[in-house]
Amino acid sequence: MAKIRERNRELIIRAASKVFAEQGFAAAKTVDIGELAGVPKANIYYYFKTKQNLYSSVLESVIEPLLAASDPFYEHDDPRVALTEYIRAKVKISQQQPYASKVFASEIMHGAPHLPPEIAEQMLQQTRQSSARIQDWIDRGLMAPVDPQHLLFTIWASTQTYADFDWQITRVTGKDQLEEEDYQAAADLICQLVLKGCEVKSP
Amino acid sequence: MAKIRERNRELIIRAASKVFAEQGFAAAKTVDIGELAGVPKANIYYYFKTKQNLYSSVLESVIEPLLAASDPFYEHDDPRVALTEYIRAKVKISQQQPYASKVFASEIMHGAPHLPPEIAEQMLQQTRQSSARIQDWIDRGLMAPVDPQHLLFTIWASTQTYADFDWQITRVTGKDQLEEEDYQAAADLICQLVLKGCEVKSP
DNA sequence: GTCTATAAGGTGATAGAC
DNA sequence: GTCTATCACCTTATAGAC
Repeated sequence: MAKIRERNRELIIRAASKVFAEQGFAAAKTVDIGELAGVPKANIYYYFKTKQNLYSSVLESVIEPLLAASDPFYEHDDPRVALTEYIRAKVKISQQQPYASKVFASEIMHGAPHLPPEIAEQMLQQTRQSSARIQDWIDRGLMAPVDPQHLLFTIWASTQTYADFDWQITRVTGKDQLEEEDYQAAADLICQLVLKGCEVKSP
Repeated sequence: MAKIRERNRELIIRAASKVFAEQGFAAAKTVDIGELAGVPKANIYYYFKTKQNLYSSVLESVIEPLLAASDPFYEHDDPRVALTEYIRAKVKISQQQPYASKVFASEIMHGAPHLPPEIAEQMLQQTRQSSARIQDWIDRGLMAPVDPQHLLFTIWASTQTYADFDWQITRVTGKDQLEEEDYQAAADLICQLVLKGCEVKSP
């Protein structure tokens, strides 16, 4: 039954996200993933054939939301609104998909050896379009002249850090885990730095 | 002879930094570290006893510069100068110690399982002091009221990203590797966002 | 101090019964 | 589709000659 197949794949991917995020690809043991998912190890190989395939599936599960986060750049002509929405979307991903975010970060940090080239290309294209959009706002005098690429790097880093380095952040804030208001405060500060820092105006 | 011992330890740690940074702890093979360092695998175990010990040594090699980067907070009373110097120091670490930076980032990302507790405590204390310093500037009307901790998170993230996610950054910028001017541009933009974004004034 | 050969242990992957 | 038993391989770590 196809239903069972889909459900089990989903269960395994969810468990794998957590284990890969916490241990890294090489240190992650398929037996642990199986235990967390509630299935014997052999079933993982039945569904995904190899550990690599499972890892790729986890990776792909975060790609779609990651790409969708850029939508605000094209939905809003007002840079103030677009940048605010973009930053909020990025923070939301860190909040809602912390494991997949970590897996993605780890993949990039090690040179993206398992990222399908077409996905890397797709993300690169999107970055070019986002940069061009920012440059357009600058040309129209709606923002101070900044390097669009470096601005994007800063936004990526400061929004993703709430997923990737949550250990550090929870230690400093003294909380067991981050709450809604923390993510809110994070997004607000990043928005403030970007909007004021780039002197963003409404058209 | 003690000289030989020191020299070999140094050679091995340097090689290990690179391999651990590129592969992660579990995926790194001691035989690869040995090859890169120009010594047979057995010598690594002779000098460091275990792979874990070697990893800890690499980790410790980056702690000192990391802690020293906060000095500007106490050397300058002017927040404009202090923050600028701090950001420059952080970017410089990404530039000059990219491998160690990655190893440290990876360690934090996985919950710092190998970071000695006293070092974690030391970094936490330093963060508290830096936060207090920022709060003091705010209280004296030299900066807009922002959450000092979140400001630090953003600075950490956006400066470290030039080491940790260099693959992504070189791809987007289209360069083989980042050059002096790129790090300069990065530091300048981050300074601009922080100084303007927080409305930092000189006393 | 250096290096080769080998031991010991663990993990990905599969065969085959149910 | 599920699961147990097992194989095959790889890597850490060490023993012992030089």
